Amino acid sequence: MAGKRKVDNLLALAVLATVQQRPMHRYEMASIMRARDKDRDMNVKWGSLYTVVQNLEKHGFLENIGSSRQGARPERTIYRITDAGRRELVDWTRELISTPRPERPGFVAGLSVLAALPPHEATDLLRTRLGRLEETIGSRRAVLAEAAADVPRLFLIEDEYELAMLEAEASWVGSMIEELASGSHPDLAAWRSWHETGEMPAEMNELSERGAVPD
Amino acid sequence: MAGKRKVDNLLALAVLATVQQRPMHRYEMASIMRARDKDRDMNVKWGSLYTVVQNLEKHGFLENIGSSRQGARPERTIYRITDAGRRELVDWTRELISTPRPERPGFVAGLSVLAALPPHEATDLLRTRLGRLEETIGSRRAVLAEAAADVPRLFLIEDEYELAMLEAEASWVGSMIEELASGSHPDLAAWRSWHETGEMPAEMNELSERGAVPD
DNA sequence: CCACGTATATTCGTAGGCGAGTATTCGGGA
DNA sequence: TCCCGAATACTCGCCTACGAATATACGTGG
Repeated sequence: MAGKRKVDNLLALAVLATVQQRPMHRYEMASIMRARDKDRDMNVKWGSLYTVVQNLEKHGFLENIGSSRQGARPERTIYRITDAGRRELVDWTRELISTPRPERPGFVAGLSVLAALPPHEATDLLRTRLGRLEETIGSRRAVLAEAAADVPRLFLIEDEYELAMLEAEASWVGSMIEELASGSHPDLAAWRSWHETGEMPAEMNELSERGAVPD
Repeated sequence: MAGKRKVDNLLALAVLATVQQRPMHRYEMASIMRARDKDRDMNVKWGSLYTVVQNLEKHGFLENIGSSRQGARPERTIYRITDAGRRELVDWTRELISTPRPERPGFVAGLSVLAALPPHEATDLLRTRLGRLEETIGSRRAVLAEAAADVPRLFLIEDEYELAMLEAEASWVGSMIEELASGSHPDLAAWRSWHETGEMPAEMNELSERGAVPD
């Protein structure tokens, strides 16, 4: 599951960072995170938020400091961060920043089985991806520029990073399309004939036996 | 959760791709995936593999075609991919390739709370990260070069992509370190004084109230 | 002034992920 | 020859994630 943290869910990191400012109740944490779109598209997962806060409390990173009631609304339980919680926040952040963890995005998984599709279709799909990436890059750039007007760059650093990565991906996808479209990719012929004839060419075939368990 | 696929776990994609070659039992799937390190460092998650195969069967993507016994070893249940399974494989691959899904790696989460650390420490941690990235890039490049000797590039495409992304990240991290070390980052002063005095500077403070729930 | 959509706040059930345990066989060194 | 550790093959069960349901209050257009 990526790690051995007592509460291992990045939502917990966001919660710690949020509640660090001042004690608050769970619904408010969610609103604040939403306002800063710490959640981005991911509409806050209510179930997870409540479980995560509960676990943070169980492990002593948050403490319940009573509850208040607003009219006849449901009671609001107020949580405060503890010293242990502050330490966890800092320590976790240190780890995330200092240590690249190999994460395998869906695209990598897709690429690893790309040969399941015929080459012309693969090329088309990559073109579609490129289009979408460019669209995203455009709108993210616009949002970032707008935010930069009243938010210090320090708080937009994740967006700068994500934008840089999107651009790098677009560039890689672009060059891959180019290789496939121009025919300069070395395995194109074998790949195409495999899909046309249904026969796995010899040079690819031997590979498919790797790791097989002897009978 | 990323999606509404019946079996939503990328391990299932790897399983489909593997068992597509020929019917096999679960342990063999694992060995093959390991040999191709579809799993990379992540030592195959046994629990998940068995659950995933079970779910694939439940949804008709795999079918049990009996079992064989080897000596007195536990019985091996053999699975075969179905037509629906083949369709799922292709369809899923199409989606993964054509549609960028916003995934938020741990590093992004870390960056989003970077201000929790004092600037000099942040800089140090980024340097550590850069060192590790470079190390990884070196060894990945070596592994890739070696593999290229007997594996067609088509089957190394995910590695090429990952390498490109690692390089892009290293480059971004490098330039961020440069901004922080040279003092050219605009928020450095406010950031530093905040950590030294414990006082949130005015220009940052107002932001911390965004999304607050009125009392 | 009433009806209805939206905001406030939280609980609960369930499916899935995965670590850890189990049982057997085989190879090889002392 | 005998023991030990690695490989083979799988099961079990806890814990987590999160969708969906619940219940009340508020604001506003008709």
